[in-house]
Amino acid sequence: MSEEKSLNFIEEIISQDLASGKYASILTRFPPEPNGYLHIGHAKSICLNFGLAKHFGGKTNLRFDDTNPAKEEIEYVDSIKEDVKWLGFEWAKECYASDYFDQLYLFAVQLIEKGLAYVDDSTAEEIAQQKGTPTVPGTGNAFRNRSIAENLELFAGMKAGKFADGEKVLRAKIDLASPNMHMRDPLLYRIKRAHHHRTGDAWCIYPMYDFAHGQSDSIENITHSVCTLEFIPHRALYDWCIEQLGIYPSHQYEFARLNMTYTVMSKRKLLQLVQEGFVESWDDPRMPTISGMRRRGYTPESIRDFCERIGIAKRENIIDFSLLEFCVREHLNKVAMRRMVVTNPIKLVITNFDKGEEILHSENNPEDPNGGTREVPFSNELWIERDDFMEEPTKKYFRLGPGLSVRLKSAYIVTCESFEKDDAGNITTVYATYNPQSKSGQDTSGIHVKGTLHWVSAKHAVSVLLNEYDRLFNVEDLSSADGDFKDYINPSSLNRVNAYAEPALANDPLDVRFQFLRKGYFYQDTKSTKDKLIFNRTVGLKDAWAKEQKK
RNA sequence: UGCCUGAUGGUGUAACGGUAGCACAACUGUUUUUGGUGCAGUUUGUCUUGGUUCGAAUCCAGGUCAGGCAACCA
Repeated sequence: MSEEKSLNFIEEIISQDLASGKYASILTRFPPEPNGYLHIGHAKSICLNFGLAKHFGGKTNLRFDDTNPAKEEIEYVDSIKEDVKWLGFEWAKECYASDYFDQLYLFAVQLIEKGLAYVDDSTAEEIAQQKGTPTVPGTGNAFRNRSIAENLELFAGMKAGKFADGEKVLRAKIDLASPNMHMRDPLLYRIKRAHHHRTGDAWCIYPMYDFAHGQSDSIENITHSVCTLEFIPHRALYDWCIEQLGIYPSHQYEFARLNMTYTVMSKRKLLQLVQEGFVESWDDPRMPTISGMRRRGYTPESIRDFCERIGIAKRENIIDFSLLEFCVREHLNKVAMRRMVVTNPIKLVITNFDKGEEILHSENNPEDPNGGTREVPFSNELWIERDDFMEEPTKKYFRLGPGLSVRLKSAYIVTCESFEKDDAGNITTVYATYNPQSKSGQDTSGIHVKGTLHWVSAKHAVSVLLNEYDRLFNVEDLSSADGDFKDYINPSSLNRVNAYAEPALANDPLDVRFQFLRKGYFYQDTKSTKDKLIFNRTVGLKDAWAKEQKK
């Protein structure tokens, strides 16, 4: 086990920090704001933060960045915890920025006492205007020169609820001419009368991200605070706060967020998809949310494998959706139970089979020698796929056609004798004879056929509903597509089809992963019941024949 | 027209001055009671111009392109 896997740039930094003795052990954190559901982009961050700790023998905190009560809800807190656990990670401590509100308030007072923060009565518009632009320095205002005593009194007044929402803010006094806009006297506290999901109505002032995040890291003694690229300009302020307060020096490092082809990754856009009814819910199996992917049948293993394979770097990226599909196929191929399901049926009558019915056995998983077998009833009337019969077969067609023979999976070799059509010219029934010497596992017929078909005995068939999903959008790169992203929604991202399934399926436990032979991987939907079985297609099988036909 | 990031096959990601490798995708062939899986193989790449060096994807300088930064959001 000495695979020399190269380290990503963050692992590189950590291993140097550990080697130099800068830290004895590391502590990371995953810090979501509980204002929505987690998606595959968060999974990248989760796997990174928890993975870093695991790799270097450290720990990871789960911290909710709950400093904006207007957007946050307990429902999201619960879903985030569920998703992180489902992905297979355990956090050392469950923390909340709101747990530090008292401490953060004291930090702000300290800054005021050092003459490094002031209360500003300006409106949001005035402040924005006074900040200047990236190329024009900002200008100060009279409030910037308030005395320490006055600032102390006013800030206490803000906390005590003496002022209306938006009437005053606390600002850091740094540099209005800084080339970094975030250093132009950033806001530290705002007055906002909103009910907080944890602190209730105890506070009417709340710290801004920049005054909460770094200090929360510091309070928890986070060694490596990893976030995405857009926070790079915030780092100067992150460091400034820690330095002025003289507290534990956590450090921030940034990596590029995940983008994927054929989907969107922003909470805002995902929320729109839900609210405007393009999908059913946050856990709609078409959504790139963790809950949606779970419902669709993705496994935690496959998602972790995906996050491992995409790597960590600082350049913008867009990952092929096919990599995710590869990861889930690779895992499911090893663990999925094989079953036979027919979606677009035509009848296959075995004219010389007069035993009524016969119980056959079929392996649950050819990849797993210990996977066992299941019973599959065979009879003289079967359902097979319409696509598996061709009236006038082409040269490379290995399936059924007049005079052609195929193997019925785990059963017999049959030869097509004739067929029937309805008035519209559609094939309705195919007649065939079977070779009794060709029984699966004890074949003495000496016949060799190229094709093997899946099938379901008609009188034993169980009705099921299949949700066949396709990509949510029909352009690869949504970020470079003109106009509204909703214009590119794939109108046929969901195809519901009724199907006939072999009877074993009705008795399988709820959380079993399936491969419906020659169709794809399926997982029972959360809305599935004993009376109405519903399966979601996680991903299709690779289909060399479909490719061949396109040529 | 300021500051900050970044630029390696179609897509990702390595190579830390010394053979541009790996994965996905694509394409061949082979095996197969899933046109699945497995196995073998093929194709495709260092943004640009100079410089340093025996030697540059890597170091230096200029340019080009892409992304980010001016919410009482995180």
